[in-house]
Amino acid sequence: MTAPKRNTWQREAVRDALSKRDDFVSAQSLHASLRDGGSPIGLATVYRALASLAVEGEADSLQSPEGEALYRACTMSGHHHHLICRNCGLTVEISADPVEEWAQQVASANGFTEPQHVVDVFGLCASCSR
Amino acid sequence: MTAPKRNTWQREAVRDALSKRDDFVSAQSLHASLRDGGSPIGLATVYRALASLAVEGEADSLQSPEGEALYRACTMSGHHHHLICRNCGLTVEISADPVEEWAQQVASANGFTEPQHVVDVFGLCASCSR
DNA sequence: GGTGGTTTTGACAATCATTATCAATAAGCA
DNA sequence: TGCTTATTGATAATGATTGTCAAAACCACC
Repeated sequence: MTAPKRNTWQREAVRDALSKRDDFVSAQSLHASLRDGGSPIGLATVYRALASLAVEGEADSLQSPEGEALYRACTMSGHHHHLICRNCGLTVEISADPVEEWAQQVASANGFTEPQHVVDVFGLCASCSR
Repeated sequence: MTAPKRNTWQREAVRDALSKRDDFVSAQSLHASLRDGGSPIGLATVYRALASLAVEGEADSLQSPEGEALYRACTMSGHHHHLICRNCGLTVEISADPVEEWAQQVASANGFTEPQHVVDVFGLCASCSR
Protein backbone atom coordinates (compact mmCIF):
# COMPACT_ATOMS: atom_id res chain seq x y z
CA MET A 1 0.00 0.00 0.00
CA THR A 2 2.57 2.49 1.15
CA ALA A 3 4.80 3.80 -1.57
CA PRO A 4 7.98 1.77 -1.84
CA LYS A 5 11.19 3.72 -1.44
CA ARG A 6 14.66 2.91 -2.63
CA ASN A 7 17.96 3.68 -1.01
CA THR A 8 20.23 5.73 -3.19
CA TRP A 9 23.55 7.30 -2.36
CA GLN A 10 22.04 10.65 -3.23
CA ARG A 11 19.43 10.49 -0.53
CA GLU A 12 22.08 9.33 1.90
CA ALA A 13 24.39 12.17 0.86
CA VAL A 14 21.69 14.74 1.54
CA ARG A 15 20.91 13.20 4.91
CA ASP A 16 24.60 13.28 5.83
CA ALA A 17 25.22 16.79 4.61
CA LEU A 18 22.20 18.00 6.50
CA SER A 19 23.17 16.33 9.76
CA LYS A 20 26.63 17.91 9.57
CA ARG A 21 25.07 21.35 9.70
CA ASP A 22 23.74 22.68 12.95
CA ASP A 23 21.71 25.45 11.42
CA PHE A 24 18.87 25.82 8.94
CA VAL A 25 19.97 25.63 5.33
CA SER A 26 18.29 26.18 2.00
CA ALA A 27 18.18 23.54 -0.70
CA GLN A 28 20.32 25.80 -2.83
CA SER A 29 23.12 26.17 -0.31
CA LEU A 30 23.07 22.52 0.63
CA HIS A 31 23.41 21.65 -3.01
CA ALA A 32 26.32 24.05 -3.31
CA SER A 33 28.02 22.45 -0.31
CA LEU A 34 27.64 18.99 -1.77
CA ARG A 35 29.00 20.14 -5.10
CA ASP A 36 31.93 21.84 -3.41
CA GLY A 37 32.58 18.57 -1.63
CA GLY A 38 32.94 16.88 -4.99
CA SER A 39 29.53 15.30 -5.24
CA PRO A 40 27.90 15.41 -8.67
CA ILE A 41 24.41 15.36 -7.18
CA GLY A 42 21.73 17.26 -9.04
CA LEU A 43 19.85 20.25 -7.72
CA ALA A 44 16.41 18.79 -8.32
CA THR A 45 17.43 15.72 -6.38
CA VAL A 46 18.42 17.79 -3.38
CA TYR A 47 15.04 19.50 -3.45
CA ARG A 48 13.27 16.16 -3.66
CA ALA A 49 15.34 14.56 -0.93
CA LEU A 50 14.79 17.45 1.47
CA ALA A 51 11.06 17.53 0.84
CA SER A 52 10.95 13.81 1.40
CA LEU A 53 12.97 13.96 4.61
CA ALA A 54 10.69 16.68 5.88
CA VAL A 55 7.60 14.59 5.21
CA GLU A 56 9.12 11.55 6.87
CA GLY A 57 9.89 13.61 9.94
CA GLU A 58 13.66 13.31 9.65
CA ALA A 59 14.02 17.01 9.02
CA ASP A 60 12.23 20.14 10.09
CA SER A 61 11.46 22.93 7.71
CA LEU A 62 10.51 26.56 8.01
CA GLN A 63 10.23 29.61 5.82
CA SER A 64 12.93 32.22 6.14
CA PRO A 65 11.69 35.80 6.44
CA GLU A 66 12.61 36.15 2.77
CA GLY A 67 10.38 33.26 1.83
CA GLU A 68 13.08 30.68 1.22
CA ALA A 69 12.44 27.17 2.49
CA LEU A 70 15.01 26.12 5.07
CA TYR A 71 15.71 22.65 6.41
CA ARG A 72 17.44 21.17 9.40
CA ALA A 73 18.16 17.70 10.73
CA CYS A 74 16.65 17.70 14.19
CA THR A 75 17.81 15.67 17.15
CA MET A 76 14.79 16.28 19.30
CA SER A 77 12.13 13.77 18.39
CA GLY A 78 8.49 14.69 18.18
CA HIS A 79 6.97 18.11 18.03
CA HIS A 80 9.17 21.03 18.98
CA HIS A 81 10.18 24.54 18.02
CA HIS A 82 13.30 26.58 17.40
CA LEU A 83 15.26 29.47 18.77
CA ILE A 84 17.32 30.90 15.96
CA CYS A 85 20.09 33.48 15.90
CA ARG A 86 19.21 35.92 13.18
CA ASN A 87 22.84 36.81 12.75
CA CYS A 88 24.80 33.55 12.67
CA GLY A 89 22.01 31.04 12.29
CA LEU A 90 22.78 29.12 15.47
CA THR A 91 19.72 27.08 16.28
CA VAL A 92 18.50 25.65 19.55
CA GLU A 93 15.64 23.18 19.71
CA ILE A 94 13.08 23.97 22.33
CA SER A 95 9.94 22.37 23.59
CA ALA A 96 7.00 24.62 24.23
CA ASP A 97 4.34 22.87 26.19
CA PRO A 98 2.69 26.08 27.43
CA VAL A 99 2.39 27.23 23.86
CA GLU A 100 0.87 23.97 22.70
CA GLU A 101 -1.85 24.31 25.30
CA TRP A 102 -2.40 27.94 24.54
CA ALA A 103 -2.79 27.22 20.83
CA GLN A 104 -5.33 24.51 21.55
CA GLN A 105 -7.33 26.76 23.81
CA VAL A 106 -7.34 29.76 21.51
CA ALA A 107 -8.35 27.60 18.56
CA SER A 108 -11.26 25.91 20.26
CA ALA A 109 -12.37 29.14 21.92
CA ASN A 110 -12.90 30.52 18.43
CA GLY A 111 -14.54 27.43 17.03
CA PHE A 112 -11.49 26.28 15.14
CA THR A 113 -10.58 22.62 14.88
CA GLU A 114 -7.45 20.74 13.92
CA PRO A 115 -5.09 23.48 15.04
CA GLN A 116 -1.53 23.55 13.81
CA HIS A 117 0.88 26.30 14.60
CA VAL A 118 4.01 28.02 13.50
CA VAL A 119 6.10 29.15 16.43
CA ASP A 120 9.69 30.27 16.03
CA VAL A 121 11.75 32.66 18.06
CA PHE A 122 14.48 34.73 16.45
CA GLY A 123 17.07 36.67 18.41
CA LEU A 124 20.75 37.29 18.81
CA CYS A 125 22.73 34.50 20.43
CA ALA A 126 25.21 35.14 23.24
CA SER A 127 28.20 35.49 20.91
CA CYS A 128 26.43 37.71 18.45
CA SER A 129 25.04 39.94 21.19
CA ARG A 130 28.43 41.44 21.95
CA MET B 1 15.01 63.51 8.12
CA THR B 2 12.28 61.00 7.61
CA ALA B 3 11.54 60.25 4.00
CA PRO B 4 8.72 62.42 2.68
CA LYS B 5 5.74 60.50 1.36
CA ARG B 6 3.15 61.63 -1.08
CA ASN B 7 -0.51 60.75 -1.23
CA THR B 8 -1.47 59.12 -4.45
CA TRP B 9 -4.77 57.55 -5.34
CA GLN B 10 -2.89 54.32 -5.92
CA ARG B 11 -1.68 54.03 -2.37
CA GLU B 12 -5.16 54.91 -1.17
CA ALA B 13 -6.70 52.33 -3.47
CA VAL B 14 -4.45 49.63 -2.04
CA ARG B 15 -5.25 50.68 1.50
CA ASP B 16 -8.98 50.57 0.73
CA ALA B 17 -8.90 47.28 -1.09
CA LEU B 18 -6.93 45.75 1.76
CA SER B 19 -9.27 47.01 4.45
CA LYS B 20 -12.26 45.58 2.58
CA ARG B 21 -10.79 42.11 2.89
CA ASP B 22 -10.97 40.31 6.18
CA ASP B 23 -8.37 37.72 5.30
CA PHE B 24 -4.74 37.60 4.29
CA VAL B 25 -4.18 38.31 0.61
CA SER B 26 -1.22 38.16 -1.70
CA ALA B 27 -0.05 41.12 -3.72
CA GLN B 28 -0.97 39.24 -6.84
CA SER B 29 -4.56 38.60 -5.83
CA LEU B 30 -5.05 42.10 -4.48
CA HIS B 31 -3.82 43.46 -7.78
CA ALA B 32 -6.24 41.18 -9.61
CA SER B 33 -9.12 42.42 -7.44
CA LEU B 34 -8.25 46.02 -8.12
CA ARG B 35 -8.02 45.40 -11.83
CA ASP B 36 -11.33 43.56 -11.80
CA GLY B 37 -12.79 46.58 -10.06
CA GLY B 38 -11.76 48.71 -12.98
CA SER B 39 -8.61 50.21 -11.54
CA PRO B 40 -5.66 50.49 -13.92
CA ILE B 41 -3.16 50.25 -11.09
CA GLY B 42 0.13 48.55 -11.86
CA LEU B 43 1.35 45.36 -10.27
CA ALA B 44 4.66 46.78 -9.11
CA THR B 45 2.82 49.59 -7.42
CA VAL B 46 0.70 47.17 -5.44
CA TYR B 47 3.84 45.39 -4.28
CA ARG B 48 5.42 48.67 -3.24
CA ALA B 49 2.33 49.95 -1.50
CA LEU B 50 1.89 46.77 0.49
CA ALA B 51 5.51 46.66 1.55
CA SER B 52 5.26 50.28 2.57
CA LEU B 53 2.07 49.76 4.56
CA ALA B 54 3.66 46.82 6.33
CA VAL B 55 6.65 48.90 7.34
CA GLU B 56 4.48 51.72 8.58
CA GLY B 57 2.51 49.29 10.70
CA GLU B 58 -0.76 49.74 8.86
CA ALA B 59 -0.70 46.17 7.65
CA ASP B 60 0.55 42.88 8.96
CA SER B 61 2.37 40.40 6.81
CA LEU B 62 3.21 36.76 7.00
CA GLN B 63 4.50 34.03 4.75
CA SER B 64 2.01 31.47 3.54
CA PRO B 65 3.10 27.85 3.89
CA GLU B 66 3.89 28.01 0.18
CA GLY B 67 6.22 30.93 0.67
CA GLU B 68 3.96 33.65 -0.71
CA ALA B 69 3.89 36.95 1.15
CA LEU B 70 0.42 37.71 2.48
CA TYR B 71 -0.91 41.00 3.83
CA ARG B 72 -3.82 42.09 5.94
CA ALA B 73 -5.16 45.36 7.30
CA CYS B 74 -5.33 44.81 11.03
CA THR B 75 -7.76 46.41 13.43
CA MET B 76 -5.98 45.39 16.58
CA SER B 77 -3.28 47.90 17.30
CA GLY B 78 0.07 46.90 18.62
CA HIS B 79 1.60 43.47 18.73
CA HIS B 80 -0.71 40.54 18.11
CA HIS B 81 -1.03 37.25 16.32
CA HIS B 82 -3.48 35.43 14.07
CA LEU B 83 -5.73 32.44 13.98
CA ILE B 84 -6.28 31.53 10.36
CA CYS B 85 -8.62 29.07 8.68
CA ARG B 86 -6.53 27.06 6.30
CA ASN B 87 -9.54 26.37 4.15
CA CYS B 88 -11.38 29.66 3.69
CA GLY B 89 -8.80 32.11 5.01
CA LEU B 90 -10.99 33.55 7.74
CA THR B 91 -8.70 35.33 10.14
CA VAL B 92 -9.11 36.22 13.79
CA GLU B 93 -6.74 38.53 15.57
CA ILE B 94 -5.58 37.25 18.90
CA SER B 95 -3.40 38.52 21.67
CA ALA B 96 -1.00 36.08 23.19
CA ASP B 97 0.40 37.38 26.41
CA PRO B 98 1.40 33.97 27.75
CA VAL B 99 3.34 33.37 24.57
CA GLU B 100 5.10 36.72 24.75
CA GLU B 101 6.36 35.89 28.20
CA TRP B 102 7.34 32.40 27.24
CA ALA B 103 9.34 33.68 24.26
CA GLN B 104 11.16 36.14 26.47
CA GLN B 105 12.02 33.49 29.01
CA VAL B 106 13.19 30.90 26.53
CA ALA B 107 15.34 33.44 24.74
CA SER B 108 17.10 34.76 27.79
CA ALA B 109 17.46 31.28 29.26
CA ASN B 110 19.56 30.43 26.22
CA GLY B 111 21.54 33.64 26.20
CA PHE B 112 19.62 35.16 23.32
CA THR B 113 18.81 38.84 23.25
CA GLU B 114 16.38 40.97 21.28
CA PRO B 115 13.87 38.18 20.78
CA GLN B 116 11.26 38.44 18.09
CA HIS B 117 8.85 35.69 17.27
CA VAL B 118 6.62 34.28 14.63
CA VAL B 119 3.46 32.80 16.07
CA ASP B 120 0.50 31.87 13.94
CA VAL B 121 -2.17 29.27 14.44
CA PHE B 122 -3.81 27.56 11.48
CA GLY B 123 -6.92 25.44 11.73
CA LEU B 124 -10.38 24.90 10.33
CA CYS B 125 -12.98 27.46 11.30
CA ALA B 126 -16.42 26.49 12.55
CA SER B 127 -18.05 26.63 9.10
CA CYS B 128 -15.26 24.75 7.39
CA SER B 129 -15.16 22.08 10.08
CA ARG B 130 -18.46 20.59 8.95
C1' DG C 1 -3.77 79.02 -11.29
C1' DG C 2 0.87 78.10 -13.02
C1' DT C 3 5.79 76.05 -12.35
C1' DG C 4 9.59 73.21 -11.03
C1' DG C 5 11.92 69.81 -8.57
C1' DT C 6 11.17 65.21 -6.84
C1' DT C 7 8.70 61.35 -5.88
C1' DT C 8 5.93 57.76 -7.67
C1' DT C 9 4.16 55.11 -11.18
C1' DG C 10 3.96 51.36 -14.52
C1' DA C 11 5.29 48.45 -18.41
C1' DC C 12 8.69 45.31 -18.96
C1' DA C 13 12.88 42.91 -18.20
C1' DA C 14 15.61 40.48 -14.91
C1' DT C 15 16.10 37.42 -10.75
C1' DC C 16 15.64 33.67 -8.07
C1' DA C 17 13.67 29.74 -5.87
C1' DT C 18 11.09 25.91 -6.92
C1' DT C 19 8.69 22.49 -9.85
C1' DA C 20 7.69 19.86 -14.12
C1' DT C 21 9.50 17.11 -17.96
C1' DC C 22 11.28 13.02 -19.62
C1' DA C 23 14.92 10.12 -21.28
C1' DA C 24 18.64 7.61 -19.08
C1' DT C 25 20.12 5.21 -14.99
C1' DA C 26 20.14 2.25 -11.12
C1' DA C 27 17.50 -0.42 -7.03
C1' DG C 28 15.58 -4.44 -5.64
C1' DC C 29 13.93 -8.74 -6.68
C1' DA C 30 12.93 -13.38 -9.16
C1' DT D 1 21.68 -12.18 -14.61
C1' DG D 2 17.61 -9.76 -16.40
C1' DC D 3 13.29 -7.11 -15.58
C1' DT D 4 10.35 -3.85 -13.68
C1' DT D 5 9.94 0.44 -11.90
C1' DA D 6 11.44 4.24 -8.87
C1' DT D 7 14.89 7.76 -9.08
C1' DT D 8 18.00 10.81 -11.07
C1' DG D 9 19.51 14.99 -13.43
C1' DA D 10 19.91 18.42 -17.20
C1' DT D 11 16.99 21.65 -18.69
C1' DA D 12 12.82 24.13 -19.47
C1' DA D 13 8.93 26.13 -17.33
C1' DT D 14 6.62 28.49 -13.73
C1' DG D 15 5.58 32.08 -10.63
C1' DA D 16 6.41 35.51 -7.32
C1' DT D 17 9.11 39.41 -6.53
C1' DT D 18 12.38 43.16 -7.59
C1' DG D 19 15.11 46.33 -10.69
C1' DT D 20 14.96 49.78 -14.48
C1' DC D 21 13.94 54.12 -16.19
C1' DA D 22 11.23 57.33 -18.86
C1' DA D 23 6.75 59.45 -18.26
C1' DA D 24 3.29 61.21 -15.15
C1' DA D 25 1.68 63.01 -10.80
C1' DC D 26 2.25 65.42 -6.35
C1' DC D 27 3.16 69.44 -3.65
C1' DA D 28 4.93 73.42 -2.02
C1' DC D 29 5.86 77.89 -3.62
C1' DC D 30 5.18 81.85 -6.60
